[in-house]
Amino acid sequence: MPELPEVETVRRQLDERLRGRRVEALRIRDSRLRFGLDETALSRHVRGKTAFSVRRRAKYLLVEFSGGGVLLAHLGMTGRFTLQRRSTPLGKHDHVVFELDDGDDLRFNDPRRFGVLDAFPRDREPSHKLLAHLGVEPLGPEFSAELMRGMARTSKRPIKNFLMDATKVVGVGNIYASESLHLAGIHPKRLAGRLSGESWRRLIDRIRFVLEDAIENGGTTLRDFMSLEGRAGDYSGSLRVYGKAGARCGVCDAGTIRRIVMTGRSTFYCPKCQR
DNA sequence: CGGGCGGCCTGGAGGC
DNA sequence: TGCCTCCAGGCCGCCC
Repeated sequence: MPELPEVETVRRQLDERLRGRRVEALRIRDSRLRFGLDETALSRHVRGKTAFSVRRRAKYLLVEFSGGGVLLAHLGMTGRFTLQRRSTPLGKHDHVVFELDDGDDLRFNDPRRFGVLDAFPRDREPSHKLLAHLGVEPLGPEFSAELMRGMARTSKRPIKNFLMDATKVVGVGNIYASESLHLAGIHPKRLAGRLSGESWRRLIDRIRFVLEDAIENGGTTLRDFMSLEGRAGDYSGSLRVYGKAGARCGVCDAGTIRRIVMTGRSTFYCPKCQR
């Protein structure tokens, strides 16, 4: 379940490995991804082109190619990129294969096909359907207590739902929402519109801390996430509340972590120190 | 129009 | 061991 740290982990590896690599051939074995797959666009913007950088926006990876094209990729729930020798047998869920000029394959593998691949000219990026509505980057300079408090002012939603709304702030998914609220001492059901400036400052600080800490540790693997080299993320062992129902709270050392369901998502918090 | 939620998917886990 | 059900959750799109 890739959130921002997992996607950023993959971005860094892809950027290093793809820079200067030409895609000699493109093999689309299954185009039934979340929104289908525009084979024409992929061929036009990727095949025969050389990658020169990999960026990230929210949980989207954006590979820039010579010729002005951009490849957009979203890992969905179970998507992963792998790099292997061309002779390695294709896996059941290796849906798209990018044959690189160094003899390796970059493969997009996604058992559940919640992932997305698309390609378009760079000048269309700002208006792309999946990118246009996105909110601020949590690790960027615009992510401030003033901005968030302003956006939340009229909201009657619980803070956890607000945090997971990508039109407000991107990249914070189910795991890191619970983790950052826990460190900030804020109950997930507190109404977003009721948070003080001080609470927002604290929460924003904890969100940044948790995301950066997770990136440094290669992300979190609960089940599916794998880096480019097929390594699981090390941050799983650092989770403080997610999946820890019944455990002693590591912050107050008094409460017992509780699991509740909010809008269909498992939510973990300490009833003692999160108010 | 903000926001809740259905649906897309498959594999793994747990129950019997 | 085998089948059946449930659950995981990002996020668009529908609908209230």
